[in-house]
Amino acid sequence: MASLETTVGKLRGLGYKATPQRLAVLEALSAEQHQSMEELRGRCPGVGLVTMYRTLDLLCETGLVRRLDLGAGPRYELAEDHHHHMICESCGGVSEFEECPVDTRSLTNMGFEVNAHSLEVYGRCAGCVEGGRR
Amino acid sequence: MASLETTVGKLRGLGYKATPQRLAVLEALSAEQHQSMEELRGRCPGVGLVTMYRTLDLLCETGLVRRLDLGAGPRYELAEDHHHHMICESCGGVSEFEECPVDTRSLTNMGFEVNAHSLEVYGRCAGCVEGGRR
DNA sequence: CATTAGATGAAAATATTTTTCAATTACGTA
DNA sequence: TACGTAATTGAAAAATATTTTCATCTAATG
Repeated sequence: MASLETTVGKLRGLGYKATPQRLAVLEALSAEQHQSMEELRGRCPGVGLVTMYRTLDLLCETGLVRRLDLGAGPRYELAEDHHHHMICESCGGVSEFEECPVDTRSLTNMGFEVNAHSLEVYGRCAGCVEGGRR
Repeated sequence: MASLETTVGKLRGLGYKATPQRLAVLEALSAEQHQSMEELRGRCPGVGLVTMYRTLDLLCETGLVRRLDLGAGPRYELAEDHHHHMICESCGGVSEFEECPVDTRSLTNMGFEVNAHSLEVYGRCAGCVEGGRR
């Protein structure tokens, strides 16, 4: 996992200022995966709501953060470590997996320049399958 | 592409009524991929806003419809035909591709029961690459 | 350390989504 | 076909979520 300094460096490189608020948001993001605005706010007590929105927008636009739809409003996470999500439709649990089962070569062959991708898999987690939960 | 009757049949099978409003929403969904609430509303003049929300929620819960986050608020599309999205970060265009570059066997091996998945690829479309647009 | 473009925060304005509840309707059963 | 009933709908109101505005502040440069 790249350090936050690296991420901040990228921001600076793009001409944005490294304000305490932005650092706080990045810090908050690094605490846990796919957090909601509310959760992030809880970790950034000193940052105004408007700034939260603006900062997350900025981070998403610059590609440093991903905005996800896992079913209950937007969630955010650092883009730096590549992983995907398994969403259990029985218990609602979300877990990550590292191994990337996506091969984008066919898209590259079509002339599309691939920068990133986002994959969500829906189904039933091992626990729910074993427990027979529907 | 499966007919709407098939989709309606599934709804009925789950114990839900096939109301004119639900049919209208399904009809609207079948007109185009990844539409916003606003677009769908435009295609369902007779359906109340609340019913739109409720119907789309229901369709998503039952897996007949997918809710997507392509960057500017929720979008909806019929789940019946499997495809993925390429989002161009230069021109903002969204296009679909059919060929599925995802192999979920590794997840199955982990005990996860895979029902569906959603993949979005970000980058630059062929047009923007050729045109040198950033 | 002065300058200044960029960033922030509070309040207000909008937009979006959910709740409530009375009225209506799809559909199985008689 | 008519009936009964639980499911569904719509309108209004309430609750949430997001964006805009604008005066003030500050990070970064020289």
